[in-house]
Amino acid sequence: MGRRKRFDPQDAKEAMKQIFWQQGYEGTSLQDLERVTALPKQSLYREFGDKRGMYLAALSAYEAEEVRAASRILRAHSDPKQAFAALFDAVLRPVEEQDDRRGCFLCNAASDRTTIEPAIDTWVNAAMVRMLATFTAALGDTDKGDQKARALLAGYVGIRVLARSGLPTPDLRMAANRLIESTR
Amino acid sequence: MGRRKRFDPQDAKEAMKQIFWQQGYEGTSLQDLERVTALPKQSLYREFGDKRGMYLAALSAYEAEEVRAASRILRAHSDPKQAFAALFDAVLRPVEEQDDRRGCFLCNAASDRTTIEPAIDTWVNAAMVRMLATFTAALGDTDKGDQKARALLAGYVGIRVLARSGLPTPDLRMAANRLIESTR
DNA sequence: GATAAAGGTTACTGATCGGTCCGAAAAAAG
DNA sequence: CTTTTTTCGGACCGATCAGTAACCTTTATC
Repeated sequence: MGRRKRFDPQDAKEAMKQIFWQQGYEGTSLQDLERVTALPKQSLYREFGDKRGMYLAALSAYEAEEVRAASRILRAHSDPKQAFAALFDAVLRPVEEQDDRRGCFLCNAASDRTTIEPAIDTWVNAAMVRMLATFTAALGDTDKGDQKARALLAGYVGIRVLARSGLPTPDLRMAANRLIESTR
Repeated sequence: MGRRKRFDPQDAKEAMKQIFWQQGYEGTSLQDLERVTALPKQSLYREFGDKRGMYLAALSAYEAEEVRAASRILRAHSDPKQAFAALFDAVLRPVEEQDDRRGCFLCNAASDRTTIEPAIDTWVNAAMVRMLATFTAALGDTDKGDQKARALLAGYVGIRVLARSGLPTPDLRMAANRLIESTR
């Protein structure tokens, strides 16, 4: 048996998530990834295969952490209006309080995907479908739940993109409030 | 006075718009731009300054054409519900009929912007604000028009991003229908 | 026809890109 | 202690990147 790894692949995934989220796939180089993970690219290549593998690892870390946290918020409320109010609040507070304009990594990836490869496109689409299922579940027996879930997902994605584009936070709040009202 | 241009800068802008819309800023190289415009990069540099100037030219062509066409659709109906129904229909038909999954170039640019430069960020944000004003005007005197305009903009942006990510068209239609209902 | 100005063509630049190769180092087994 | 296996570190690869320079060609004016 040979030499032990000196790094934790989870730590590498987390660091890669942060920079791919901020700068996108094409906007992030191997040099950037070396710097943020503090690892030589040879180690990254051995662990993740190629740059696309690194990107997919970053996306799956995002789903495991941020998306899962959002799901927990939705499930913590049985009333749909309160559930979505809590979700939008959790999403908007970092923008309002820390001017965190990164948006949603998944939403960014949805726009950022054409020239990468089909496996990534498929993955991102599947992740959006899972998010839709989460929104549908949160609406429960609500009248017209299927339509509302889709409109809420679109609104949610839109708010995240508009946050990233720099729209003022009062506008984002107004949009969120209206979407919350529409859960009825 | 010297030699006349052998090309129309508007044609160049249009060709650059198409490829930046499809592949994004970082995903498009000078070689790509030469190919689609059929011009040597020296001519592009002389006309547009640098790659960012080419990108801004492409974005402004998009606003002048696609965004302006959307505005005309909204203004062609005095009833807000009909106006937005027509807008969403115009946006969803190419997805349904030709599987056109490019989404909205402005929305893509909103996600694609962090590492380019502040002037582009500012421009994209201002374009979103102009779009918001168009949506607000289309709602006219509607009760809670300000909130509705913002929710409609978020929903619109979200639908465009979800279209690009590959969500099935029935889901997109359901979201649009729900957003149209919410204009009341 | 000469001149000045502008555009087109081609070559060139230094840097960076994603990815590979190879020897050195470290760890475990025998 | 030696051998085998695995990881680390640095060098290297061909290609591409955004951008510049210089020269040639074309055009209009005088």
